[in-house]
Amino acid sequence: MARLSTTTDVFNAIAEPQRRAILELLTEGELSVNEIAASLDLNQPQASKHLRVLHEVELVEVRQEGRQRIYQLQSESLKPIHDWVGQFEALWNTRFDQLDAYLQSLQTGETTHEQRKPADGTSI
Amino acid sequence: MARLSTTTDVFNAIAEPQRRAILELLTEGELSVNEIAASLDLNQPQASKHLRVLHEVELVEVRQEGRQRIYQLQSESLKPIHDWVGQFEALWNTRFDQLDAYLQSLQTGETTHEQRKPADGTSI
DNA sequence: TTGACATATTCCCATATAGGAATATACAAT
DNA sequence: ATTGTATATTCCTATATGGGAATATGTCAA
Repeated sequence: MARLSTTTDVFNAIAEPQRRAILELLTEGELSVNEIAASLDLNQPQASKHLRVLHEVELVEVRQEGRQRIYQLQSESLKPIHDWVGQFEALWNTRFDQLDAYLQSLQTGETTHEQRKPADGTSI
Repeated sequence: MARLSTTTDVFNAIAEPQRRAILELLTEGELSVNEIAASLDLNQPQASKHLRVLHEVELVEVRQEGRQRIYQLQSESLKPIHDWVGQFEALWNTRFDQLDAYLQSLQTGETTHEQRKPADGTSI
């Protein structure tokens, strides 16, 4: 069984770094294929192929302007990524709070032997 | 040229939905392989293989407890995803603000012909 | 020690791809 | 109509994989 197609969903589309770079570039504004290629030091077919993927998952929109095709970021399509990773955000804060409290107790000299550093699992 | 390995980075590791599901499950607490497999209706080797990938990119930690291997989420490793997608967040707010203003002007009847709905690029 | 339990790993397979090279297609200028 | 510009697409290739099936490896209990 093959990996899911790059056009399955946004997660698969952005796994490839060149495509992430294209999206970052497009935050500054819409661009033509050759402009994207030049900016990222890609060959034209490379750029075109990546843009096709991005377009299929609706991460970019494209319109024809004469001979040029102008690509535009569709940033809302990245929200599923943000939403998905958001569920882990609370965990980061929790850990940070615990560490913060621990560091403060160190400074105030209130540390007792019963208080320990946040526990780490043993890595194998 | 093949796609980047699933263990290249976190982006590639989470492209696979089963692996995302595993991470979500582990937000509730550490689990053994069989517990993960049962919870997600996976075969044991399936679970084990996915966990191996997650471990290699440091999204999970594992420790041996007798015959069991207990896997634990390492949520900080997801920060690069959060950080990466964060650069697009400002764009969402901007668009939302514009839409909000537009909707309000509709309600107050202040819309003039010079004011238009947020422009959409033409999709091909 | 042996058998049971837990899990990692190997072998196999069909599939999809990123880039290279080449080509096809579409639009613009002369 | 011809030539130039812009870009999509095709052909090719070596590679990696997710799941299935089977097996190897490690720990525990009787």
